[in-house]
Amino acid sequence: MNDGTALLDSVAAMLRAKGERMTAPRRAVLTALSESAGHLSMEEVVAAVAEAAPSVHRASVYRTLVALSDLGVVQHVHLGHGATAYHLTGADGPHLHAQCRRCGAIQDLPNDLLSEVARRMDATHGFELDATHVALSGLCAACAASEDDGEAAEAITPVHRHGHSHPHPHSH
Amino acid sequence: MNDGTALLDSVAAMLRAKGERMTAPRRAVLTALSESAGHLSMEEVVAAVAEAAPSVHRASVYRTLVALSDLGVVQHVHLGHGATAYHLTGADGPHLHAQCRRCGAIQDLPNDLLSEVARRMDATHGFELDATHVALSGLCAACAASEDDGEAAEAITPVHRHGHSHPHPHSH
DNA sequence: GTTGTTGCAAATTGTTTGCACTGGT
DNA sequence: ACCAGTGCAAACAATTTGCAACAAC
Repeated sequence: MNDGTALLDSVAAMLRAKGERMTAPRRAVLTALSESAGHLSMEEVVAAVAEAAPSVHRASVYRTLVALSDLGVVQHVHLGHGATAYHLTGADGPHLHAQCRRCGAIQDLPNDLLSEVARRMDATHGFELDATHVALSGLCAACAASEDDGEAAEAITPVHRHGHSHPHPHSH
Repeated sequence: MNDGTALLDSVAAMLRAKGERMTAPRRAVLTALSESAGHLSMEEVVAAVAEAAPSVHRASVYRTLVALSDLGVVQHVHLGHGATAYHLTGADGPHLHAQCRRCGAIQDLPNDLLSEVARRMDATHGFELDATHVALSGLCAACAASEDDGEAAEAITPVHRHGHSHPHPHSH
């Protein structure tokens, strides 16, 4: 999306600083995340990498995501149903995520949305909330509307407002 | 915890009303959840059932949790890292959950904690928040304190304040 | 040249499913 | 007696790991 080369170069520098290396699989993963500009599931990263660099093995994508997470370049968000989404850290700064339980779309939210709640939880329970690593769950506007219309939207094609997919069979 | 017999009887009635049956595995799962009075992972339910009723097969626990979920008697909460916790529905009424990312303890929270946020999300984004199905993440009081003391708590033995365990190796 | 990383295949872990049989009603 | 539900084993899916070959530095 942005200049991908700058990203690759800066990450390469960070890697070298830790005695690690910039390799083809890592470039491919970074490029995939950068181009999507959104939140990708593991499977989606694997798919994107497979398309751009077929020789890169699945296992390398797993290992790369771990390595880049350790570096701090990549972060993950836990979605409902055990799914996890990955995205570049730098992108838009820290923000919250909300996922529609029906269509799976992920929506970004300002990260001060829960600051008042966080303050209250800290005050009353001593719990230090970190809301960015888990997506809030609910119904997006579109799905809420169609649900009001008498459940008729049961079989609509999922809308991937943020380039996301979660073909989970269960109904929660 | 409460009178387990009343629970079993009422669920038996609900099952029969749907043409389904009360069986030994279902009794075992209900009893396990009832006695723990907290949130159990799949593995913990399997373990508890295995202890009380060794003849009950693992697969039946899976199927039973699905059946009881369909009945509405059991609910699940999605925790970070893909884990899922199960609990009886009736217990304390709807409530939110917060999980400590370090020790894994789950804390119940009043379910109106996010009502103001939910109102705002609905107003500004049309998103209908349902906060009870996903646990908020953060640091509990104990772990937050030890982290302030210079990271020294890195290797403490996990405290299961709520009868919970999550032996995840990753550091997030 | 050294050694971090990869591709691959096998091992592991967690969950689901087909089927004959058991047990609740 | 009927048939929902079970135990079991095999299928399946997702992720991890051991290791020899490779390539970034």
